[in-house]
Amino acid sequence: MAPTTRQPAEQPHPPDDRTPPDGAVADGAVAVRGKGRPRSAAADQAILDATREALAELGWGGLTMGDVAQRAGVAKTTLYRRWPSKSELVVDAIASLFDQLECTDRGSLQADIEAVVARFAELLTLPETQAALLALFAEGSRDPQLRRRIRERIVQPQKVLVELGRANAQARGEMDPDRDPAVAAEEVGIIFDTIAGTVEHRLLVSGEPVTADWIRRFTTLLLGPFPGLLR
Amino acid sequence: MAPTTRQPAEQPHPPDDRTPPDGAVADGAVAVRGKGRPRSAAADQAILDATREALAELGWGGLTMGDVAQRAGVAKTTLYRRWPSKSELVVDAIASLFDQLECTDRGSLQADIEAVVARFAELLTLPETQAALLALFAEGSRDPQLRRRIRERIVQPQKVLVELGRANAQARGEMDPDRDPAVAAEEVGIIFDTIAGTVEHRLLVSGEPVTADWIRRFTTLLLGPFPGLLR
DNA sequence: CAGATACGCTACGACCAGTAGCGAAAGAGC
DNA sequence: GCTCTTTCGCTACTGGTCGTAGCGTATCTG
Repeated sequence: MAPTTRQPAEQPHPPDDRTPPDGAVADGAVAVRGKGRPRSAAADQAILDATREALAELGWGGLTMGDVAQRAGVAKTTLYRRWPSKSELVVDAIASLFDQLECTDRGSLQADIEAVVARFAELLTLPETQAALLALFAEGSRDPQLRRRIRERIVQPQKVLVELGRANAQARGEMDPDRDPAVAAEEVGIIFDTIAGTVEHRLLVSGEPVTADWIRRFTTLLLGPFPGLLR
Repeated sequence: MAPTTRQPAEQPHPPDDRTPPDGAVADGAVAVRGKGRPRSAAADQAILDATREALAELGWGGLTMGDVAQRAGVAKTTLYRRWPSKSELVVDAIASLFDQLECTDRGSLQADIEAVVARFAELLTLPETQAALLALFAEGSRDPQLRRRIRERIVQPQKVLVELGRANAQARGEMDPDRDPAVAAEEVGIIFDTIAGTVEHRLLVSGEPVTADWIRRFTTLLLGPFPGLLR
């Protein structure tokens, strides 16, 4: 806090507050209107791709900024003009993968959850996510700014999926329609942590595979009494 | 693999294959019978304590071997004579905390689970575990030896707790006694990943607290139909 | 006492994150 | 076309870390 009073006044595209990785020209997004030479959007893409590639090959610990720059055909200083640190670069590189997640309405809550779990597990078996995800979470535990970025770009989009699934189920009449919204929101939180945490733990900590059969049993556990478990 | 054929023949206490951190003299453990000057058990303890302390203060990224050595009043080289790397040292430092977990029989499966979840959550709010656990899991994803050590010293003891809880419940007649042991083992695996993963995710990723109320709701979700969730 | 081993110390090699300063390139606005 | 602004690539550098080597000394066993 208490920013030193310096107001550099010479940061056209602020070094940390990143411009969106492009693709925004036709989006109606405000596109910042810089005056000088614009940043190369191609470089952005090349850097993110190179990051994922290096991550998959070398893991979090093996990835170096110099290596990424070389793979992307770009100077190392260019990386630091766009991302404030290695961690934040990796967040962005990984986040795009999680954008592919979606919650399609398959007619029942159980089917919806099974589909999203399967897709999520698939993402977590990619070598790049496997190498990066836990390292990012760990890094974020000591860096509030990084934590915020992780939440925004990786965690929140997943949570929205659970919320969406819940809304679909409610629309289908699978759930009590008179539920107190506050309570419902809390439940979404519990279920989100349960789904994401369990799949991550099984794949990344226990190191056991997530098969269709496992998904079915886990989802059943989530939605009702585990057959034969009690009584 | 394919170890270079060198057979140093001068490793009395092998540098990686650690001697148990002591406390074993009266345990009937075989106590290795070295011939020269024995390792200082006090140093072992001092190092592990210093590691936890540094972890709590500086986090995983901030912890350095030099600093730990200084806190422990020991030369840095001594650390490396006992642990092959920073990661493995931290595993041992953290593992001792998880030894405190236990599954006391409180008369019902729900009560047992609630107790163990509460205790687990308590451990995960310690700054030292908070700083180390995810970092270790991340590190382990690229290092099989470390992964093995983590499983042995941290994950497996937790899993045993779930198994124990299940046995207690079965003894109390809360569960089907004729259950196929193979299926039962798989179920223990699912439930273990669910409990550990969910609590970790909530505390370390979502960053939300684990209250008594949350524990009750989560356990209820685990054991039966979430009240009012479906239908 | 002799042999074996652990210990502390100092120094070192290799590597990496992140920064500094420059000249050159590439757009924007006129 | 010209100027102004900003980015880009390059090279070099700082500061810090892991992990190792070599030595003399301390401590234990037989």
